[in-house]
Amino acid sequence: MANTTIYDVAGAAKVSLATVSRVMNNPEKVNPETRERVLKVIKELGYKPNAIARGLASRKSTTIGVIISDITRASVSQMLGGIIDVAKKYEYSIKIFSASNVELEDTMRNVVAEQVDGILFLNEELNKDEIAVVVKNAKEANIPTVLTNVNFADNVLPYVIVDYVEGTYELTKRMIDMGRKDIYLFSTVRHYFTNDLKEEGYIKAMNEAHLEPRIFRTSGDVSISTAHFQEFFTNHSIDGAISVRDSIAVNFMNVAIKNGRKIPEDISVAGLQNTKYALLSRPTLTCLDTPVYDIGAVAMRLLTKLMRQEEVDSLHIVLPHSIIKRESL
Amino acid sequence: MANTTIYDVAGAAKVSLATVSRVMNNPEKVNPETRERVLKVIKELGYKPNAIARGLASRKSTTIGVIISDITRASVSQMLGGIIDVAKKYEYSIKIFSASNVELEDTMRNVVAEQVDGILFLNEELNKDEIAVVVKNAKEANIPTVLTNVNFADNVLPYVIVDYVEGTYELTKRMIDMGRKDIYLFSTVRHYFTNDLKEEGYIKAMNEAHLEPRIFRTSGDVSISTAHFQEFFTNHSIDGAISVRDSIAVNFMNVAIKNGRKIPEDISVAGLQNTKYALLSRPTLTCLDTPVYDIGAVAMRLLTKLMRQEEVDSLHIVLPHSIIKRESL
DNA sequence: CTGAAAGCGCTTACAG
DNA sequence: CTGAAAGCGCTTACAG
Repeated sequence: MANTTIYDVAGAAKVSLATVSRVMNNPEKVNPETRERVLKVIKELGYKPNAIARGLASRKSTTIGVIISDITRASVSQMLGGIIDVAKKYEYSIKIFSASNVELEDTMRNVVAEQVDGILFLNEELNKDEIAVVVKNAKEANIPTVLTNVNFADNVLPYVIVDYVEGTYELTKRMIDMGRKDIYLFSTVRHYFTNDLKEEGYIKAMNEAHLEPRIFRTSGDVSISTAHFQEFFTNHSIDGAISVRDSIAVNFMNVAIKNGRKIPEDISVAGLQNTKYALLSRPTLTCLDTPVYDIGAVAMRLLTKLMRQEEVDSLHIVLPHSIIKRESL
Repeated sequence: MANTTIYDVAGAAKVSLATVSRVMNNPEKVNPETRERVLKVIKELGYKPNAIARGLASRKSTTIGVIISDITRASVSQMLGGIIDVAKKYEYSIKIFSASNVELEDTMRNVVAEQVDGILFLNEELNKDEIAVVVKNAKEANIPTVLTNVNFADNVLPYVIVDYVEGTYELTKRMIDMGRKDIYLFSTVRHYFTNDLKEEGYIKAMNEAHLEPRIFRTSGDVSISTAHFQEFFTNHSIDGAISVRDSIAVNFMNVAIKNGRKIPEDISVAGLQNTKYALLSRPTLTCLDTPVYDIGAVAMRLLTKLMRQEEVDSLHIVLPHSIIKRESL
């Protein structure tokens, strides 16, 4: 089934293809009567311009590239939810690129070759060198890029993020103010940008209170962290636990309770994400709330402005955080 | 910064652009020496062919469209994980299209206009009429389409799925064989294709055992289902519960335990997904395991074969399911 | 307001 | 094995 092209429309409406193109892109430039006639034919034929041809001719693909690491992580898919909704509103298509650290350069060149009009960079498993690769490629290709839930210290690229340092600091301080002394931070073995910031905020609060920061690294894999926590209880005293991931906090609570501890009486527990896990645990989990959907939505909105060269208030947006009080703290 | 084009490469390597193109697409057709020379220049200039132009000329975009409803649902993002991994391996790009039921026709035409080479259809909130829209558009545009975790009774489109009817039947039967009588199925108020199949399997098992099927519809929203379950316990007797979603099963257990019930002693509970929720509940949740990542991966693999017109063993693939025994049953 | 023509950056028969 | 040329389906100055 041959798709109808602009030529078919032009022929049926007895105008040139230039006029059909104008009807679609600059309708005010064409005589109302002609316009109506063309519009009618377009409708009859069910004509939709070939996005690829349009992209080549106009050098605009109205497509953005989203660079992620692991889409199955809840925070990533939440952010994508916000991105998708806003992109739809502004009629941009979305291409997904997954990039591991080793092939970052390759992926970036690939994204450029795919002619996206803008880039949303979500991958947060980066070190300094890898960050440099992203910046270099984005600048060279001259493609507007917004870092989403990531930021680079030198502020060379626009970003949308939450103040994880301050949020974690506040939550840790709250626990300290309740009289907790042996407060642990559960973090991940693998390094993530946001987790590093959370660690920073935790350490700051602990240092201020002259308490020793204790970071315990485990895995997001439940059976691994269960084993870690099981062993943990044989030789650590603890009265407070904050976890970079809610699911790890929930798993900790389960192990603690099976070891006879009472939560929150014996141990205060809190998460730093506010996912659905926090609502489905027993007791429910007090959390730092980080508006992940909003981060995606706001980043996409900022990107549309950048792509259209509209004025923007700020290239560096920090969304507000809050603490959601539940049963565990 | 002007991107390097095929002309730049041709000029620098002192060959025609046709030869450069051949080096990239049919290297065996060009003299090894010329080939090396061109390859060297390509590398030096960091040349990557413009994917849009290539798409227009070859009428192949090496892009597939994935049509989803809500990306934030765990099963959807898991499937996308499988799709992304396989697509990467076969060098296809992925465009995401979200479609609500009302705008399905619009979305389908949009997908066609974007010139994708293949379609993966994941949206499972469909009724008969909407299904017809998908089939019609896919056929008309002549774009290979694989239904992913959905299938249509008349088998007009290829699909990859799990036998939800049989899986749920087996799980229900297991509960019945343990002597449970008042077994409820917790399903959703909104209708999903797979949930309807699960209901069917449950009803079949109950009918066979001459027990009355009882379907209780609630929401995925925790506060709503908590209220539902709270009220539920004032006037229902129950000794078994199976839930189309793990998270709903977990929430039910929490409410039940707070109401003084013991699980699994008083009430056997099981989920029909096997998500991470099942590992993080107390007690852990026995589940029907549905290999969602694999569904995505296998569907994408099937689609590559269809797009390349390779031979396929079967257009209708049913992946195996199993029951994962844990503490709740 | 409208049309003829060039051009976007590639691929692909067709000659040679 | 290689090049000249047409063409993919559009957009966009440029004339008129």
